[in-house]
Amino acid sequence: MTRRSYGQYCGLAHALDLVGERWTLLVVRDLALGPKRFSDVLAGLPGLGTSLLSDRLRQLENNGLVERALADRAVGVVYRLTEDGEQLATALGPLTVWGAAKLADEPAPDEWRPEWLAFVLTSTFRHDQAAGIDDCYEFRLGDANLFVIVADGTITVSEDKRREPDLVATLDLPTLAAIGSGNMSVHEAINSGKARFEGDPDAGARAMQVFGS
Amino acid sequence: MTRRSYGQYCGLAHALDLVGERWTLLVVRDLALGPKRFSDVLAGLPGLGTSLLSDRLRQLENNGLVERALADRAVGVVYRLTEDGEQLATALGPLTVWGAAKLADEPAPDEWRPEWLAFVLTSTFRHDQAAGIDDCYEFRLGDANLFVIVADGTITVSEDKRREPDLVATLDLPTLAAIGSGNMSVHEAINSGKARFEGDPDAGARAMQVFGS
DNA sequence: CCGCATCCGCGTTGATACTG
DNA sequence: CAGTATCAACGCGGATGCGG
Repeated sequence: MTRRSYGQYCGLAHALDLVGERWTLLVVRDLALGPKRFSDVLAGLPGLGTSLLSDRLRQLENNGLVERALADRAVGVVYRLTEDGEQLATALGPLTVWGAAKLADEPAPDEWRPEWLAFVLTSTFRHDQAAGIDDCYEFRLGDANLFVIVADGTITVSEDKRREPDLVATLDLPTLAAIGSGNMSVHEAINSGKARFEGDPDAGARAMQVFGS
Repeated sequence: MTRRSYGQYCGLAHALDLVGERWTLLVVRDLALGPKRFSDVLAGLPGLGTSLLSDRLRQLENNGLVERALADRAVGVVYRLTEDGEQLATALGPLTVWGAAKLADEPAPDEWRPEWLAFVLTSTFRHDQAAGIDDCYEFRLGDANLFVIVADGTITVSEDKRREPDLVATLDLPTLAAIGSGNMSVHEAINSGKARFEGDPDAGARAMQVFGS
């Protein structure tokens, strides 16, 4: 009887039985942005050891949330979410947005990575508002950049400039967290000087549409 | 530097820093159904010790998610969610529904409590569809009953019969989990004999409206 | 170097006993 | 009823080692 379970016939308790252990949901979050190899997941989660990541990935695999796949361009395997895993990632959206709202009260930390903010962008993304939109938005956060590509009703977030952006937003971390969580509107951010938007004004309107501000 | 933190500037990581420890989210779930005293929360969470519950409640209080209040009818205090705590509980809805969908694959356990299913009902409840509806639905699950009262766009779940039900549904746990998670439609459940609905047909239609099947 | 297992020290948790 | 105190057992983080 190792592997503790709450043993309650409840949706939340069962979800936590499956993915409630330390690091597990952050692994899901990272894989939600795209398939990754073992060492890339590890690098994105400071403090997590190789043994534990190995355990977590196996649990996720056994529960049908993650699968191994052959890497595209190189040897080795990558881990990627299954359909069930994608649904889990989607279900984490509101919790992520809630956390981002609390986060916005706090100052930016010493160390951070742009990918950590990518997930909240996908969480506030409204699939139903994105039909027919085909844009690229660049977010400039200090010396790091995030490129958000909206196409075919889907969102992709990347640190690489795969496409010329239609809109460039310059802001700091707490402001992005506040906007992403709905705590602050884009208008407020611009008027208070906390954010600057440049580029196609129509693209700006479309961005506000799909991100629901 | 006790009290482990992920230390990532990410909505999900921050949410888990605040409420990601063992038992914490289940305490929030239980309080989401209404204010409770220490011993009632404890009784609803087998396996949780008094020390840990004490710790968790203090953490939730320090984070502004729970507050102590004077009990209505008796001496002593009750714990109840703050506005922030309510928002957290709402944000747990999709995760709860996801877990309920996975739960529906499994057989009903030996021991269970009706309140454990109450939360998934509130999670699938659509506030925006409930305007003008004033109903009571009874769910019969073996020898336990759940009474759902929909009024003024809000939902209340209770084990006590506070009101004459307009609709009585008889089904088993996995079926309720499957319906609650959207895995099974009410029509399917009825046609396959897994659920039986009796009472006002109009109330049945309204129930399906607010629970989104 | 990548993926993973094994071992160890320590913080967290679970269970019981005890107190206001 | 509402906790605190105590302690054993477990989970986690870090380091090391081993086979591709």
